[in-house]
Amino acid sequence: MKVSNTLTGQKEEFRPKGKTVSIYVCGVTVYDDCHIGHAMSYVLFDVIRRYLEFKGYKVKHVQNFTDIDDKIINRANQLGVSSSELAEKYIDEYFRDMDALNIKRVHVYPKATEEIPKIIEVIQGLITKGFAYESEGSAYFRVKNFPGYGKLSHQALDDMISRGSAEEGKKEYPLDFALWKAAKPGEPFWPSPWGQGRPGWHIECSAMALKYLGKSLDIHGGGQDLIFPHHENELTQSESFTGVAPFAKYWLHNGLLQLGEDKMSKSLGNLITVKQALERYSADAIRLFIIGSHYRSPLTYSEETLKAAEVGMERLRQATGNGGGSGGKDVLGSEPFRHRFVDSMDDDFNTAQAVAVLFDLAREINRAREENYDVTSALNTLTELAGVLGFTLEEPKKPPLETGPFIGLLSELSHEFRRAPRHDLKVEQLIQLLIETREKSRKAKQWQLADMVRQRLIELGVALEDTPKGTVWKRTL
RNA sequence: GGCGGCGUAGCCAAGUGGUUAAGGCGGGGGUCUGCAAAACCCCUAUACAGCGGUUCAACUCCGCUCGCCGCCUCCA
Repeated sequence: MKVSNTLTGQKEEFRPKGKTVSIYVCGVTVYDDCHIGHAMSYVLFDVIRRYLEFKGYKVKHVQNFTDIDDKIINRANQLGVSSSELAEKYIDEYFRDMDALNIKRVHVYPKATEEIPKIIEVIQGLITKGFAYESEGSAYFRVKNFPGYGKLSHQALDDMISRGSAEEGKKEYPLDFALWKAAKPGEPFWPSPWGQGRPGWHIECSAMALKYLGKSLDIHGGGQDLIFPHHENELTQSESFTGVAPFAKYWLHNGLLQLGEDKMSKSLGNLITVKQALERYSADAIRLFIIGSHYRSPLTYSEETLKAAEVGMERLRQATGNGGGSGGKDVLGSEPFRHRFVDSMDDDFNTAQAVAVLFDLAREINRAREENYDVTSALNTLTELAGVLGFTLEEPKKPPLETGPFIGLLSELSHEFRRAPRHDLKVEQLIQLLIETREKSRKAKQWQLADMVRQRLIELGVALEDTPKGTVWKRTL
């Protein structure tokens, strides 16, 4: 199995340090709803986690919540709530959205505000070792003391220097970054050896990763926008504190979601939230959209592509929804598909290729089923492999149908029903009655009436399909 | 300016130094059907931004040009 590693810039053989693969993924700053760009990252790492487990690895997956920072404070002030209330609300929303996308819960979700002692311990250690210094109640990392600074983002200090910010002269060197920020009046704070304040952004991830996964982890992930400065600084702090390198063996970064010309981001305000997307498309379709291209490439959001994903997903669902045809004349084997799937995923999680295998398998199943093969085991394989990519293959949930219109239609068609309309019937039973009514018309070759029933049902959100085994119905998209 | 990436059919998107350049959507034709729908079958890139170079052979390696994007400031 090979993975692309941002640290080395190479595709490398994946050799985890032990039996359990440790993964740390940077989570969200909780001050607003998640958008599809976030979904892209978390769907990806969900697939990676699922695939590693499929391969037989044990996985320990940690993802933080940044629940204290400037944006949270500002937003909370605007809304007149406390930072922690705001953070709690959006943590709940995060879980709602990601659960809806069928993203497995990771094993530990640490929060910055609950890890202050560990954070202070790390900062204290860095100061003791001379890697950091206190200045006016804040603490900064002394970048010049870490020779490898820039090794993740592949930048040389000299090239970055002109861009650093002086930050009111509190820093020794422009590129030094904050480990601890002194509290301004009215801001939430925690006590520390340097005074009241709160952790800087990067330090929380170091502290949590070290606490929950140890000094050296297997996979560290996040969006490409985190490479610099966040991950660079995180790496710098962690290796300085522990003296152990690498802090993370494999750094995996996903490309960013674009919306039209620009990347989707909170600061640009051009975003589609996960909730908005889920109103229009099934979770499976959204996942297919994300997974349909390579994770390191940027992806552009478009309704057209999402719709294509929805239609494609429907075909996959269809293939699994039509039964196994057991007792057939021969059995359809699926091993070649499984191998292709594994080969694809082994090559730096080539999900686009893995998805293609699913479609090929679905076609083969459909074909074989028509020829009366037993496709039970192939169906199991399809469902299993789809599951590795996090597809449920379930019908998208739709709001329940109202019985009223169906009762109305039945009354229109049936004298009997008009005389004694039965309101105790479930909508499924009503639809079944309508299908039977139409069946009578068809037998009598009253095509106009039969087609009218079909048309009216479509208007009510129910599509009929006349199969050799009888008429079946399903909800329209 | 520095670092990284991209440019493949109408759209999305894999991929390979040399047999037929995946897959999805869309489109066309057909089977089935009273008609539909669904499903299935067939077709839909002599071509991979442009120009050079390396090679027996490049879309795939190298160089350059053009175009696009991300990061270098908070951001998945």
